[in-house]
Amino acid sequence: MAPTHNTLIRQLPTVDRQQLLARSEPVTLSLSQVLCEGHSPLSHAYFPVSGFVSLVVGVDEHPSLEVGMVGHEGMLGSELLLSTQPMPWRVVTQGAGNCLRVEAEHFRALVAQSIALRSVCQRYLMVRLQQLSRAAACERFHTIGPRLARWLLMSHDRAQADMFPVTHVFLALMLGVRRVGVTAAAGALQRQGLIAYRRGELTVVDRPALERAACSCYRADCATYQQLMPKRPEPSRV
Amino acid sequence: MAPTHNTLIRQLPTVDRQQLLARSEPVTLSLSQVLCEGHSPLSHAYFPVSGFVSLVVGVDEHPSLEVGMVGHEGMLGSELLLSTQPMPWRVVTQGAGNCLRVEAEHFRALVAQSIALRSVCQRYLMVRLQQLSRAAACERFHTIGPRLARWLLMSHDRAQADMFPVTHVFLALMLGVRRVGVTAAAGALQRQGLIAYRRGELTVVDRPALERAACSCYRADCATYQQLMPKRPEPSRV
DNA sequence: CCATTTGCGTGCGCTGCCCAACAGTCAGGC
DNA sequence: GCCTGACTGTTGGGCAGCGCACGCAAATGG
Repeated sequence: MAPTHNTLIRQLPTVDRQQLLARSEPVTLSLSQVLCEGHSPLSHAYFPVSGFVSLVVGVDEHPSLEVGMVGHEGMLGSELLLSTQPMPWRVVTQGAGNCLRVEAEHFRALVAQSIALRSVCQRYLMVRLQQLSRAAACERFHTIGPRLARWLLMSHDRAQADMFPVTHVFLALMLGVRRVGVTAAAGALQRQGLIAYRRGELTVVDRPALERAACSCYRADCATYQQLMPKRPEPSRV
Repeated sequence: MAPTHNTLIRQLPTVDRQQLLARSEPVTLSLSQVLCEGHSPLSHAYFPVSGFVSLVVGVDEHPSLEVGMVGHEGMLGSELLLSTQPMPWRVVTQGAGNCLRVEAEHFRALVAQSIALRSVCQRYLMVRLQQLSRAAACERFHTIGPRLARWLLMSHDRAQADMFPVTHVFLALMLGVRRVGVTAAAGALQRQGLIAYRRGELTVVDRPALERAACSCYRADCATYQQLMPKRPEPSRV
């Protein structure tokens, strides 16, 4: 998988891209690896290529709720532009694969040099703001079924495969609901023939129908991304 | 009310502050005035002095849900650093009062010149990211009562008065719940003697108890702000 | 091969909130 | 004084999701 398979890196002019690549190292993301504990600083900027990660927050006794996802369409660490302070999220790899990473201080230096890199990071931060805002409303108003469908679509986009490993318990953690709630919602999706699963291996069967089953937030997030990252408009795999 | 009553402006070195003030104009915020429609660009950066505003998102048929609040402790428009694109929120003034504003392009120019201003805006953006992330979890896990208490505390901090105008309908819109739910929760707070209200005029009676009644998100947001904006540590009025 | 672990399915009672409708109360205008 | 509009309070039915607990089936590993 070429390093330039990351959409943001591909957007850079050749010179800027090569400067970034010169400072970067390839890393393998293994499942459930923690890239950043919540409320601790981020050591590197990450540009996923084939792997992808979840941004997770916890409050009180509730350990986790996903508020964002980063795959080859994005990056982790655009926040390094803003502050040296801790990140708002725990970052967990949710799909194993490869990525590039750049040490935080090197990354800040690169951003200071490259207008293009800075612009990409800034626009991507705006995407993050938009998606976080929408996530809050989604948590408030949407029910498990549509949210589950949305989550599956987001993973499907980033996993670059129709089948990916995921358990009901894990889904429950991401969506901030009980496992039984996931069992019920996933069962419904399976009965309708949109997905299939088998002991931790989930397969997307009918993606268009899944898009219809998802809450509006999926489409809205895609639209936001396209608007702000016009050079490579498609986070969807369609 | 002196313009430097805004915490962020006060953090600036004298020279940078004066350059900012030279480009700024005083504006009066009247109740329910809309500073920015959702999904449209922001024309100015705003630094509230005595007024304060709410950041509101809507999805589908649900018209509004508050995901942030800005008063004299913050600013609206740090997002102008990131992109010329539309804002994620509708911005509505929630407390009448004064503020300073700077035309968006002037503001970008000032940010390009002043390291201090840039740093303040960047750190404040990080606060925004933190608070948005927490808001998502709060929507998911916390019930009306604690969320209402939290909202009242946030308004209390920014209104700089124990009494401020607010109706149950308005609270319902901000919290994304029905008015009936607000009536029940507010009634409980009143019976316990934490607040009093009378036809659209709400009074905070026992602030310490209100802090105990609020969900953990209030304290957490304050802590985040203090950590990232250390020069003026206190968004709380205590 | 059997025991253990891991993942999936089900049932039951409860609560927080939703939807809809209606009744009471205060303020200001004519 | 009376009417109207804005605000607050109440009631009743319904549902999504929660907590808890149990049962089963597939994989794993001596």
